[in-house]
Amino acid sequence: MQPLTGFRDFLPVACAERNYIFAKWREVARRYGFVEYDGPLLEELDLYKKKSGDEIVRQLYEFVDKGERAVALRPEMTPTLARIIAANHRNFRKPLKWFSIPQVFRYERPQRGRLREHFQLNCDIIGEPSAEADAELIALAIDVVRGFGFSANDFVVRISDREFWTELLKIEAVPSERWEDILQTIDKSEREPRTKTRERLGGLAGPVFEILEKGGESAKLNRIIDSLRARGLSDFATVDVGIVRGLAYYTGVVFEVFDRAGKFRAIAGGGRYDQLIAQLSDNAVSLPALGFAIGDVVLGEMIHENPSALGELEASVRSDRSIEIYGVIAKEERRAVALAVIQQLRDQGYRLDYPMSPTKVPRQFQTAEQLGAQTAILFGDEWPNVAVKKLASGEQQLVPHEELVAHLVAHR
RNA sequence: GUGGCCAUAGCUCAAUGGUAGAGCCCCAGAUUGUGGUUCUGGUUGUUGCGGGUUCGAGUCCCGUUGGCCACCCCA
Repeated sequence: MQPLTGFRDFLPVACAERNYIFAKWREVARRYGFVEYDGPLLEELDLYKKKSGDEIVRQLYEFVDKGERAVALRPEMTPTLARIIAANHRNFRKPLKWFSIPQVFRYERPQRGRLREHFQLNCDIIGEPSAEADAELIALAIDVVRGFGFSANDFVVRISDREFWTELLKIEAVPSERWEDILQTIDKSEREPRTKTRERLGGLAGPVFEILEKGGESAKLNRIIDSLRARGLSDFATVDVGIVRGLAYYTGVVFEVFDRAGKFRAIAGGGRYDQLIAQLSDNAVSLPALGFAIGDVVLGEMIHENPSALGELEASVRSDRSIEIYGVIAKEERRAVALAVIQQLRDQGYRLDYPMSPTKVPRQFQTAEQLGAQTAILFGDEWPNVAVKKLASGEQQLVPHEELVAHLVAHR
C-alpha cells in the first residue's frame, strides 16, 4: 500500500515541515501587503490549451469527467488567477497584490526535486506597469528565501528581460512563429554545447552569442537593480540575459532563483505576463501583470542541506508537535477530578495530553517526555493538591488544584 | 515517452548457490507513585510479484510492478 507514483503522504513530521514552510510563505507575503486567495484544483482543459498550445496536454493530469467535460488538474496557478482577475477585477482597486499556496500537478516521471504534485507559493501583482512592480516582486522573492535562513552566499536571483531577445528578433525580421523556438534555444544554451546552440540558431547565432557575452543593460533593468540596492538587497541579484524561462506567456522581465552552489534546479521563478489576461478573456480585459512561484520540494531539499536553515526548521517542527503539559494519573480513583482540571486547562488554551487507559507512572513520564511536554501534573494521593513538575529541571511542587491555572500562568 | 541502477523485518542494512540475521523502533519486565541512562526478555518476513535454471535460489536468468537517477520537458 503506497501512494500513487509521484504523490506524497505527509506523516506528522513531514506535515509539520510543510506547515513551517507555508507559515513562512504567508508571513513574508503578508509583510509585502499581499492578500491570500484560492481557486479550484480542477479546471477546464481549454484554460491551459488556450495559453500554451495542445502539446502541453502531454504533461497534464487530464481526463474526461462524468459530464463529458475535458478537465485537468491545475499544472500552475497563473491561468486560474488570470481567469479570476478577468472576471472580477472591477471589484478591486489597482494594483492588486495577491498570493496563493496551491497544490499543482503534472503527469510526468518523478525525479529529484520534481514529483507529480507539489505545493507552491504564487505571488502576483496585477495592474501595475512600472518597473517598480518588477523590483517589488523580486524583492519579495528574495525575502521569501531569506526567511528560511539563507543569505546572499547561499542563493542568487538572476534577472533578465525577454525584450532583449524580442527586440533582436524584430530587428532581424524573424517570423513570429519561430520566436518561441528561438527563445527556448537561448534558454537552454547554458546547459547545451555551444555547437548545438549555434546549429539551432543558424544566422542568429552571432548576435545572440554577442548579447549573451556582453550581458544586458537597459533603463528598465537598471531601475530594478537600483530599487533592490535601495532596499539593501542588491547582493542577492544579478543581471543575466541567459534567463528566458520556458513558459510562452512571459512578455518582459523574467527571473529565476538559484542556489549559489548549483546543486539544485531553480528554486523559484517568475516574470511579467502583460498579455495573458487579455488573451484568456478574448480581449475583454487587459491588465499588465507579473508573478513568481516557489515550490516546496526543491526549497525543502535545500533547507535539509543547510545546517542553520535545518536548525530553524527543526525547532519549528518540535514546537509544532509538542504538547505543553502532560497529566499524569497516578491513581485511577483521581481520573474524574483529573479530567475536570484537564478540561479547565485546555479551555485556557494549554496543549495537554494524558493516558486514556490505566498506565504505570514511569511509563506516563516517558510519554510526557516523548511528547515534548515541559510540565507534568500529577493527580494522586496529594489531592486536593496536585504535584506540578518541571520536566527540564526535575523540580516539583505541590499546588492546590484551584490555584493551578494561576500558578501555571505565573510560571509559564 | 527513452535509458541506467536498485528492491531482504515498521526503519537502516547484513547473509561464497547450502538452516534468513543485526542494530534501531515498538511491547513487557527489572522499578505495585516519578522521565531522559542502563539491563533482561519478546513480536515482526510469501526476501516486491510471476516464471525459469539447479539436488538446492535472497543470491543466477527472463518477465512484471514499484522506487531512485538521468534524458525529454519544465510549474
